[in-house]
Amino acid sequence: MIFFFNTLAQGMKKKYAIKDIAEKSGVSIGTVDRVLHNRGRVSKKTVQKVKKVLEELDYAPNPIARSLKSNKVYKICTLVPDPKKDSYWEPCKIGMIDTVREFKGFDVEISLEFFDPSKPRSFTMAGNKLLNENLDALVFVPLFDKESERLLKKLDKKGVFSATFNSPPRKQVYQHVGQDLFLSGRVAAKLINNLSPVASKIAIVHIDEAFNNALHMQEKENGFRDFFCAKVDQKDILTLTFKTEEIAQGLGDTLKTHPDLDAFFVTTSKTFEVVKALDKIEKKGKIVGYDLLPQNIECLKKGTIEFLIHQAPKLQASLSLKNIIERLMFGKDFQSQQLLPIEIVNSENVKSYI
Amino acid sequence: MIFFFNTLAQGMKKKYAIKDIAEKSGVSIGTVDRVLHNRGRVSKKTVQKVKKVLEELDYAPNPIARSLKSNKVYKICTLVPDPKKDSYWEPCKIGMIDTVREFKGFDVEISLEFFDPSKPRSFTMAGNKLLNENLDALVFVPLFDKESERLLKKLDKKGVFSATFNSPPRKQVYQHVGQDLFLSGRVAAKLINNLSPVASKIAIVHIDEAFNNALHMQEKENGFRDFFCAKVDQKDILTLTFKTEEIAQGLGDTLKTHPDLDAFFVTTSKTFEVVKALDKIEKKGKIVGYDLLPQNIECLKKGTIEFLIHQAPKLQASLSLKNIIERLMFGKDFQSQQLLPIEIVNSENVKSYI
DNA sequence: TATTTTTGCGTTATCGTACACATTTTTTAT
DNA sequence: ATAAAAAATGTGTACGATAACGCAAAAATA
Repeated sequence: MIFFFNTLAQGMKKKYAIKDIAEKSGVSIGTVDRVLHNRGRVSKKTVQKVKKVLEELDYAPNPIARSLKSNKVYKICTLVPDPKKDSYWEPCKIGMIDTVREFKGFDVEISLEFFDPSKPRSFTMAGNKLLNENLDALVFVPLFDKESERLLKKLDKKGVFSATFNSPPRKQVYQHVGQDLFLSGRVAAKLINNLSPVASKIAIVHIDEAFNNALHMQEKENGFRDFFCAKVDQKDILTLTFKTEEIAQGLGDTLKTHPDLDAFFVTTSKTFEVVKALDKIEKKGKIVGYDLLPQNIECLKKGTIEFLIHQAPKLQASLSLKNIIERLMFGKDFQSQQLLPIEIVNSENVKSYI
Repeated sequence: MIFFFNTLAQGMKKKYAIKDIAEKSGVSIGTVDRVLHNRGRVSKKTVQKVKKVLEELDYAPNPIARSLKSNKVYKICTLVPDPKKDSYWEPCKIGMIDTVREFKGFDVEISLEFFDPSKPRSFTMAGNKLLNENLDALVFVPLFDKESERLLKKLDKKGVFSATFNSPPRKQVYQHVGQDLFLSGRVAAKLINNLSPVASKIAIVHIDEAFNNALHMQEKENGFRDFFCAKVDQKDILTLTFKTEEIAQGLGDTLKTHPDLDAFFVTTSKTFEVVKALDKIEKKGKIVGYDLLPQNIECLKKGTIEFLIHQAPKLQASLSLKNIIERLMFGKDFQSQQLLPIEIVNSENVKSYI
């Protein structure tokens, strides 16, 4: 009942080094190296001979030795929204710092740069500055569409690796870590449907302060409506867009014309603001929202929010940084699109997240 | 608004090598190395001198160079239940294989060994065999209490690293990856409470074929009852224990005396068997269970299971193996107890898990 | 005092890769 | 045929940590 398996080719075969390849093909290690890296200066006949042996022995260069020799200190920067401006980004910063710590001792030098999530210009300016810093890689949140695309183009021209996460990028990057937002809308819909199967009226609430992120929220709405399309009259699903300070007023007005409104899907991490607003106008309703902000968690525990969907900003951040580091240092390969599971959080399992 | 941070001590300081330490303290690298490893043969005066410089420059050996020099091929084995006997363990095997692939090219040689989850003896025998294989580390599932503890003791004596996952170990090991089972019971309770707030009667269903795993399931039950302790008369929560082939019969009998039974918490991955049984005796009920087996997923999509709690066997497996490898190869440190979040899965977000 | 033992410390080879430089072989031009 | 140029290949060293080896000086023993 044993199943043998190892990192070498079949079974217990010796692990081959360049030296072995050289011996077996009757040339020097220098020649093998030139073949390996296509550095020319080798006759066609020899190239063939060496390549054949390479294949036969299933040679793979030792990433450890390579990284030691290169002795390059990789410069990586992360560009993410400032948690001071929007606390949603706090875990993201923590994820970055954790990863930096994890790679202490390795030849990477990582700096964290922040931009104001309400000011596209602050993103562009930071990005431009970083372009002149001879980075090997930049990991960033493509919060603003046009600006991000411009940055990506410039990075590409300079040969800087780029990785994005959280907001979906328009253009192909080396790697993107994120979530399926449409599906995440459907998940919210299913949860609300569970809570009150004979739904009266439901509101999708967008809280949009900076007029960015619009696509993000639209995708969620599409998913949400998609779930209900066969089950409920679409007219019974309202779409409301408020700025934070307008929520109470806006909800109050809406409830006057739709008194049977009793379920809310809030598409941003500001879910707790809707709780506050409802409380202010003394109404009740089932709420499903996003993200494990401290304020949201409190509402969850109190029972004023039923479910939160966890977008795992910390995991997304650390994963995208880690991938880039391992790619640079060890040549590890990753799929360019990595969709993380959509995690449902209630008052109980929230404890396992903190 | 820049926040600088790197892997070195404060700021941009040069990265020091053994050579630098030697120069700065006026001795040879050999001496420094002896100090570093307490290999003796250095005068007390010199030790002090070198240690001071070491501390001043915040020296940390380069893990890459170290691993290159040692050139040791680490032998690691995993000992997990055979997926052929219980398909719950299929993802666990996949997680192992994924991790092996990830470390192809590195100096680790990993073999996978399986035991029959219904036969403690098969676990013990496999364990004993592995003890004679000069392993550097063993990663295993401590399914059986006494047998696992015995194995742990022997491993410890031999100086073999051990890591466990999935089932909670009795004794301290180097590392354990798992879930909080008590909390996971509470999560299930909350979900059922959501589905039918005015609960009539609820059954906790244990499906226990091999008479192992008893603690596992008991913890879940405790958590479940704990959640309801203030809300519901404990007498309205039944505990039922069946073998697979008895489920239909047993449930039928129970429903005769408790016709108002309409919610079921199944504490194992065999949740779909309860669905089958209920179908057979033509009863309906809300079901919450465990694990993303193909059969369970199908029920989830059909709506015959409301929620599944995901124990992430694949992640647990790959994480524990990965941790051990990185510990052996790079000296990375990990917390000895790693509790993974308890993930709630419904018909929608299940798509993001597969 | 002579001899052995111990202690303290420096030198050097090694791991596998990469690349500059030296050397040999082949080709081309005279 | 011979010199020069070009192409092909070999050699040596560095990267950083480790540990065996060796040599001197100091300490212990005869």
